[in-house]
Amino acid sequence: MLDNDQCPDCKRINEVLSRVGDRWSVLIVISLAQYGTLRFNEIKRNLGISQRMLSRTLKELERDGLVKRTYHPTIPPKVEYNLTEMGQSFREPVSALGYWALDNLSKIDAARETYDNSAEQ
Amino acid sequence: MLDNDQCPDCKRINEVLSRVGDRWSVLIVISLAQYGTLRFNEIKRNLGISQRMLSRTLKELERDGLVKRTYHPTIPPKVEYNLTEMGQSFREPVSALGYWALDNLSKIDAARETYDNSAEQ
DNA sequence: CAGTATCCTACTTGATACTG
DNA sequence: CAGTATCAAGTAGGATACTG
Repeated sequence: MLDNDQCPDCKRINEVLSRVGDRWSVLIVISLAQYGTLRFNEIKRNLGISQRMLSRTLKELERDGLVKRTYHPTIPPKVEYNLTEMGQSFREPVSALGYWALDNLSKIDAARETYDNSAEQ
Repeated sequence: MLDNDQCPDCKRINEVLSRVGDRWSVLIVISLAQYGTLRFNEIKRNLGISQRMLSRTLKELERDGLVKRTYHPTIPPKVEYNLTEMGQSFREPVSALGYWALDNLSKIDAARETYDNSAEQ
C-alpha cells in the first residue's frame, strides 16, 4: 500500500480519510448501518451531535455518495436518511474500527496511566 | 453496538477515535505496519508530515500504547519506532479502512461531481 | 539525528437564535 | 421538524529557529 519516498498512496488515503474519516461521519454511518433509516432528529438525539455539525456532515456524506436523503414535503416536514450501496460497503471497515475502539479503550486508558506515572517519576 | 437514546457506546467509540483516529496517527500506523521499524526522519520523509506534528503524534501513540519508542544514545542519536501488540491489532481495522479509501476514491469523486452539477442546476 | 519552542493561520466545532 | 446564519473558542497544522 505504501511506496517509499513521499508515498503517493498515503496522499490519496489521506484525502479520503479527511473526507469520510472524521468522527461524526463514522458515527453517522454506524448509526445508519444499525437502524437502516433515520430521521434528522433521531440521529441528533442518538449521537448527541450539534444541529450544525449534523447538517453539515450529512450534506457531505450525501455529496460523497454514502448517504441518501429523502425529503417528504409534509407538515411538519420529514426527512429520512439511509446508506447508499457505497455507504453500506463503507460500513464494514468502519464497524471493524468501531469494534476495535470498544475492545481497546480500557487498554489505552491503562497504557496512558502507566505512561503518565512513569513520566512524572 | 449502538443503544437508543444517547448511545453510550458512541461516546466511547468517539473517545477512542478522537485519540487514535486522526489522519496522522492512521498514516503512521500504516507506515510502521508496512516497514516494521522506522526512524523519526524516515517517517517524516515518507509521509511528508511536519516535524512538529510527527513528534506530537508519535508521543501520543506511545502514550496510548500503540507505538514503542527505542532510543539509542549514540552520536548522532538514533531513535526507532515500531508497533506494540496493540498497535499491530489496530493495523487490521486501519488497513481495511485504507484499502476501502483507495478502492472508493474515484467513486467518491464521481459522486461529488454529480452532486455539484445537479446542485448548480 | 531527533527532537523542542514559538508564532501564526485556517479550519473545526459548539452555542445560540432564527425560518419555512 | 429540519434545517440555516452568525458568532465565539479551541484546535490542527505548518514554518521557522534552536538544542543535545
